[in-house]
Amino acid sequence: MLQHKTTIALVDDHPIIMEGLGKLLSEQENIEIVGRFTTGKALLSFLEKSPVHIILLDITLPDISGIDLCKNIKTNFPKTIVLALSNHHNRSIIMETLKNGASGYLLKNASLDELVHCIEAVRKGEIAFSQDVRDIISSPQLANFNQLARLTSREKEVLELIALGKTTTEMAAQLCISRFTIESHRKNLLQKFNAKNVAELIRAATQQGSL
Amino acid sequence: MLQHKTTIALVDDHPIIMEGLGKLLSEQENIEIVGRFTTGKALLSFLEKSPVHIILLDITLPDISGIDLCKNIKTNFPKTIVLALSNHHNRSIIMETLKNGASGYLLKNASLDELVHCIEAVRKGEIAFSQDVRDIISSPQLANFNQLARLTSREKEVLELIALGKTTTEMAAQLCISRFTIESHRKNLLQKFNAKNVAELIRAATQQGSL
DNA sequence: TTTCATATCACTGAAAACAGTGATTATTTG
DNA sequence: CAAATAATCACTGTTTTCAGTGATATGAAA
Repeated sequence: MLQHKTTIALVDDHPIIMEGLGKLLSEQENIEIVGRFTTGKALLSFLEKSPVHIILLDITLPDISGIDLCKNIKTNFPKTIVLALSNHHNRSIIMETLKNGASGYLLKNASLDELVHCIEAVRKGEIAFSQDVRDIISSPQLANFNQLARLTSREKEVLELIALGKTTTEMAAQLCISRFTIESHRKNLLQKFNAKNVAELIRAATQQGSL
Repeated sequence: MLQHKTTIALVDDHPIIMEGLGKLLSEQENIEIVGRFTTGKALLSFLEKSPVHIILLDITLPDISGIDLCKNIKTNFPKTIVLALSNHHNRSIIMETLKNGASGYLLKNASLDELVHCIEAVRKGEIAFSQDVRDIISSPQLANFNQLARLTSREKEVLELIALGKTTTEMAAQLCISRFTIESHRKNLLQKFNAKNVAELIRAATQQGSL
């Protein structure tokens, strides 16, 4: 049976969680931790050489967004199973993660049992969630179809300046473009985040992790 | 030596972190985990009976704010050393925590070495921080004396409505008060958060945990 | 008891945001 | 190549915010 252990790679930038998780999972029979990475880059170059069964992936990483990383993994190593492990209890982020190929989503407040159970489930090809995540997904929740806003680089730039309290005129000066252009970006941002003023915008953006 | 082990209680609502942390620290000689709690309440009733040397305390808890809990611990069990362990890399929260009696502050992205080192340090009566926290504390950071804004209940109410995208007029209608009153609260909020418009306000409020 | 904090209300004028409409030019992608 | 996306610019008119400068009433704390 030893050669049939499930191999797992951990990706998280919190050493304590990583170590703790490693210790906990190592105690499980038929699980073997074969790699620990704090950046997406490091993981990808590892995967080139050594395939693994499951990747336990934190969504918040220093270099890449975990969501993008997930997509990347699934296009380059389609057989690899990605199980997201994150603090974001936001419906749209969960959905986006799944859309990009993750086989499951766990909140970091999941119990060890849930964790192990989910690992076993995804290993069998199932889709698995921790209880809290199931609740979020199945919540009637305003039936709002609220997708993750995908922003262009310019929009991100403007969004950040707005969050810093800059006015349209100030931004126009700083970016050396017309104030009308900034107004356009503003309008697009409001629309993408389905907000009717900056207050809602900033709130939505922070909640979705865009800020 | 066995009877001189440092006794530690863990308070965190993330089982994975808790378990992981427990495992990691148990491996250390002269450290003994004597309690694990997911709520402040549970910890306090435990302390009544069994004193511990050090409490590793998460600032974000389900029932009480870790900051308040810290204050509580220090008034009722002054000899107990509190070491904060949190995700908040916000200067004002760190300061507030220290002001309430914590002997140290660690970010959850601290390394195991840092963790152990800090535990040893606070055990000796020192004040200890992880590297990132030291950076934050000693950052010239605009020299802004940025304290945690203390809001009145009415201000909190207004702040939340602002965050929901309500306009001054809408809020006035909803709360059945004059729009001028709302404007007052608005002005006070901007001042307390040292913001010059709602964008900055919402951002500051979310960062400080007021939203 | 006298401050201090809170909550309330009032007005004005300037600045900023927002809605609505529309256009041009690259670049990317199916 | 055609279509979609991104980035740019332009104008108008309405609504909202914000700064500045007040006042009043109440209850709590020093």
